[in-house]
Amino acid sequence: MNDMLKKLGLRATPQRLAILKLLQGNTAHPSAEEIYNKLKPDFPSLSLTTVYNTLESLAEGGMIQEIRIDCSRRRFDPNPQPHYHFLCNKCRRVFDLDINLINFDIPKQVGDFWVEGCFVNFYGYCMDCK
Amino acid sequence: MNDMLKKLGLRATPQRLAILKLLQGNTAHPSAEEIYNKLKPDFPSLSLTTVYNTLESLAEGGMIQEIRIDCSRRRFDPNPQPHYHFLCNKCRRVFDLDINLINFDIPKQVGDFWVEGCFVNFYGYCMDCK
DNA sequence: ATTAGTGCAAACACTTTGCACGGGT
DNA sequence: ACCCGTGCAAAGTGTTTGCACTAAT
Repeated sequence: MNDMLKKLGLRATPQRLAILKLLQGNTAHPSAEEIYNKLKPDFPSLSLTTVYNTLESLAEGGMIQEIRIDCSRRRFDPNPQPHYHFLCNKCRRVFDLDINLINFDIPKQVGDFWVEGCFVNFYGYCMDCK
Repeated sequence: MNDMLKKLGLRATPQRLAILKLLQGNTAHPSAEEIYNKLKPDFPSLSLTTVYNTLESLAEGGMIQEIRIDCSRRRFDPNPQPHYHFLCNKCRRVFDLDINLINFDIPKQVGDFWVEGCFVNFYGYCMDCK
């Protein structure tokens, strides 16, 4: 993890390492505040600002991705690969979806628009809420 | 428009009619605040609360749809049909996309999840910003 | 020594809530 | 007379900013 940060030109501070460690393999797509609350007990000096800064830097460096599925909060995913997400209408949790949408080619240009990418977000009810 | 409101069990107030009229054929996907600002000069007593209430009711009744593409603000579209949207990374405007994604079937169930629907949102740069 | 990074408090933008008043039905 | 709808002010939520201090290189 130390090397990852170095690669992005970021200093390896304890805060960043803690955030990275918590994110590692995490499939809960936590928000900044959730990360902060999880880390705060063991890291009393941590500030929300730092969590935001770190997530911003990591996302910018492509090490994590920001999920734009639940508009009420920014969510982050340690898996930088493009994949699909599912938002539960009831409990508001976000899950990874293990599907392939065949024949779904993203056009590079549509009319006058220069397309950089797209989000495909599913919603409904999760196993616990349906 | 009077009838539309009646059909939803909503009283035809001047505020609602003004909002409906402004929305009519509008492809700018305005936010509540944008609608409020447009209407305020000709309708000084209008309140933001009423704009929110009205948009909420109309969306609930299926007369308009809420667009979840720009997480920094709620946006509304008078076209209740499902269609694709494009968000410009620079000017933050939202456009309708006139494309059909063939062979894109939404699965009703994925793993343990009960899928109600999905959003497909494109982003990039618009004609003015690219 | 330099400068990136941190943490606090305050500011922010958008949205929601509580509530008294007013106007259709 | 009822009660839906309005508009104000205040509260709420998640995020961002300014800035002095701290610590990594």
